[in-house]
Amino acid sequence: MNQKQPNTTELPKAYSPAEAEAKWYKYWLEHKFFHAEVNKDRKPYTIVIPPPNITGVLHMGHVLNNTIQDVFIRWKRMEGYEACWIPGTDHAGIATQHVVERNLRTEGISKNELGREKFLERVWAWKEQYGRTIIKQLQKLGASCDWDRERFTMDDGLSNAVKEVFIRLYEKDLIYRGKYIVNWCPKDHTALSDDEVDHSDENGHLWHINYPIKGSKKTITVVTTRPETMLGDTAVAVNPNDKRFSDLIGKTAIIPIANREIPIIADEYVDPEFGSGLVKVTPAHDPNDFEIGQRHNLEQIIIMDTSGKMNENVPEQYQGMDRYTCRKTLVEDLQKEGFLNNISDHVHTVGRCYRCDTIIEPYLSDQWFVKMRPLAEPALKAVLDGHIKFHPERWVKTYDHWMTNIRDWCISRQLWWGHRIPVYYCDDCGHTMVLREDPDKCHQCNSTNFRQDEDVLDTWFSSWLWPFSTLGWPEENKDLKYFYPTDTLVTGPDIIFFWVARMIMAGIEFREDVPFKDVYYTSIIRDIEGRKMSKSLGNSPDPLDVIDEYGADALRFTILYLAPLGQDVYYANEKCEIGRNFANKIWNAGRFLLMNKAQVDFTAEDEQLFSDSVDDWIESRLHTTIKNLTNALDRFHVNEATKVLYDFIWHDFCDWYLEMIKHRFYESSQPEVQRATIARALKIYEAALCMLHPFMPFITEELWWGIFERNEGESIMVEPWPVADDKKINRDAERNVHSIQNIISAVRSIRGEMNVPPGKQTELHLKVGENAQQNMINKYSAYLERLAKVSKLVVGGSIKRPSYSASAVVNSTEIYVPLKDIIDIDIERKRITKEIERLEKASFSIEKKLLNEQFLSKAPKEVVEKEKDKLESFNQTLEKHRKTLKVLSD
RNA sequence: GGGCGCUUAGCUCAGUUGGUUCAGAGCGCCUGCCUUACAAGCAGGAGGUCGAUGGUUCAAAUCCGUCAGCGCCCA
Repeated sequence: MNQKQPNTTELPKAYSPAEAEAKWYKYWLEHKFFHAEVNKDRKPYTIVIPPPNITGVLHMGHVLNNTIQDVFIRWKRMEGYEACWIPGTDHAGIATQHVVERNLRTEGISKNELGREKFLERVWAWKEQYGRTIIKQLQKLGASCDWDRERFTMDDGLSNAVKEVFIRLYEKDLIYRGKYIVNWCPKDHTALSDDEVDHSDENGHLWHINYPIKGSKKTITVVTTRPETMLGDTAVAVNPNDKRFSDLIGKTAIIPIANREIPIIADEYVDPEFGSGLVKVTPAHDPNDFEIGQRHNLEQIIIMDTSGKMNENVPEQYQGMDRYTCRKTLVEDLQKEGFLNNISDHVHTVGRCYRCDTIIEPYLSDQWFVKMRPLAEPALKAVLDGHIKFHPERWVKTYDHWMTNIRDWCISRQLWWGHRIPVYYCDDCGHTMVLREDPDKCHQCNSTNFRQDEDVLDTWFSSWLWPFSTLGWPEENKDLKYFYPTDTLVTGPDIIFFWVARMIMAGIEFREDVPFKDVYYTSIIRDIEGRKMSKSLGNSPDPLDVIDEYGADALRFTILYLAPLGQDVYYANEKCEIGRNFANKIWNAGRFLLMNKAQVDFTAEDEQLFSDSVDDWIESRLHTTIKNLTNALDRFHVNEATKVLYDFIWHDFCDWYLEMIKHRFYESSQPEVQRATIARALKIYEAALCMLHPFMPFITEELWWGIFERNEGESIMVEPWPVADDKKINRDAERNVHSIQNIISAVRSIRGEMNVPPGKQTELHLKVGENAQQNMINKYSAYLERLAKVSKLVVGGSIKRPSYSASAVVNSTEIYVPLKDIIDIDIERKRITKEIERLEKASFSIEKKLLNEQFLSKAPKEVVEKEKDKLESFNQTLEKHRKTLKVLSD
């Protein structure tokens, strides 16, 4: 017995989301509707999720991003594709290590006390316990991911892929180790890639410091934003073209306090306009100075340890000081000794760690790098040639710019949590081995005295393989062959370099094919004041609270409705009323149909028994909607798609169609009309539910079962996607119904402005211009009578304006509503005058056009004809209004 | 400094290739309604020189130049 079939004639008055959401998600899982398998009879459609961090909790950005993916997946699934949405999580090196370290600290343990191995056990334990929080939250949202395929970047398979890629690139000479200035986070004790540093302008100072010249009484003044680095200076530089200082080149300067001698050199890099035109050069602590140092073979003196504390290379009194304490003390000392010339305010760019906000220290250290240029070239070409399309397209420019100026990628991180670099060093002979398996002895000297590189790889070094590592690569299996390349990637433009660009490179390098065909860049969600949502501002709503309050469907629909392609979204929870109200509307339309359905005995075929223009019109609107909706989705205009659906369901279907067919139920005594009407209305409603399903999966499933007879194992989510039929698009019906609608609106407007009591019916006299119009109106008089509250309808070609009537003109039809005792002649006169003024303005501008020789000779014939027709129509209408106004004024 | 984007009703935004009674929607506001699906609703109404300026064109919210304001990215 199938208990899910509707056994009542009524739905509850309001939809209760929580209950339906839990019920249907469970049902979908039980029936494996989300699961995809290699299926030769279907085309695959694949999306890989941007793997959220295991430390992550769902925020509004995820909601938007994943709802869009779910819309695409559910839509394609209904279109008959083997739709596969691969979910998973990212191990998030720094973030995860942070969290676990913090937990340890509350127990009074440091990670070093614990040791690497034990520490990693703790991280894994933490991951097991909390790592799927966000996955469970995504399920609340309704995400139809293939959970059987869930992956984690540290899974064996994916780790294997990482190792394989490292080795292949190393063997191709695309990975190298080198001393380099990296962005060093003294708090996290790791190097960061360029993209992991957030730059911003901050208020600081310029310190003007006097350096004595050796063998001279003279001093020179150098200008710096970071005085403490002078302890690591190995030169002073001037621009070779700067005549002021040409006599200094080749001389020797002495660093104050440290009393170390350094050469004065000439380098093009120096900007003579900046400061004094003399700069100190600290190759080990500044990227530009590093390059100068390379050019002039300068010594590189590292003056800090990995925590940003001054080391043994600085004078004793500063050793062990934090870099900023040292700055303060050093400046005081300079002042005391008379070396400080001046301090001025200065705004300069400061780089901060994107994880912990600590100011980055440029730091010379041994790191591993990937040579990017050979990888970037084909990846750029793939996008420029259109093998991968960006939506919106403008991001191509950003991508192009970055790829053209790409720099090598620093991939080593001084962390414990992550993929260990598969490199081994022999302590006896110094041999370096890059291996898939742990060695048992040195391959050169057979020593067993070797150690693995301490560092791990950047988390993105596993993420960039995600589109194929999740499918089992490097193993060539059937899943990989079938589902790769994936189809659509949905992600934020903020990680276009971190992730998108690198995935494209990896796909082409290791799979010889792009990883996806389309990239959809989502909006950034801001709060109602336009600020980015952030934890520290506390302006980031918890999506789960929103789901509790409004329902998952309401949240999904609202966020899509608010998010135009490529624009930021200003979000506030109250906006979810859009989605909630819409859900309520759909729900109640369903209630209405169900109530009437129970009164009528019918079959689906009964639709054939009766139809008129109103039915043809709604069919026409339906098929236009299917067309526009599918087209919007094809073009990745998800936001437009929601509007198309909203307008059709709310306005066409509920406001007009359901209102128009009510009289057939309430006033018609013809059973076949009722049977045809309910059959057709249900059919259209069902199509609307199907179209809406990818956007609002829960309520559509609930109604699909609540209103129609269904069997266990069925689901709206595997129903066929509606197909537009051009033959159903009916211009005549649309014209007729628009005509009727316009008349109804005109009468309602009169009633509103004249304050006709809502219950009161009025007569309606229509003077028509042509017979066809008269026949049409007569045929549809019942709609007019009901929706315009007409007690008596008089239609004819020679109708006279009844006295005490308000009037309007719709197309060529004159509308008179007799309102004896109600009409306010003043108001009526104002109404008509206003209308005349509007028409005169429009008419005047067309006349001007038509008097313009240029327009007549250069504009296309149709446009000119159209303008002439418009003018004709305006003038006729004007004439009618003027006549009326004259009568009113008499 | 280089690049990108935005500016349309009180607010948030649509407006596809220039021409449809092109100036629209939702929210908010005003008026009237608990009309047998829905007050989370229905009907009606007010409200904008489409940021400024110059140009292209028979015709510009729409295409181009300049400027202003706001925002983002890169250096």
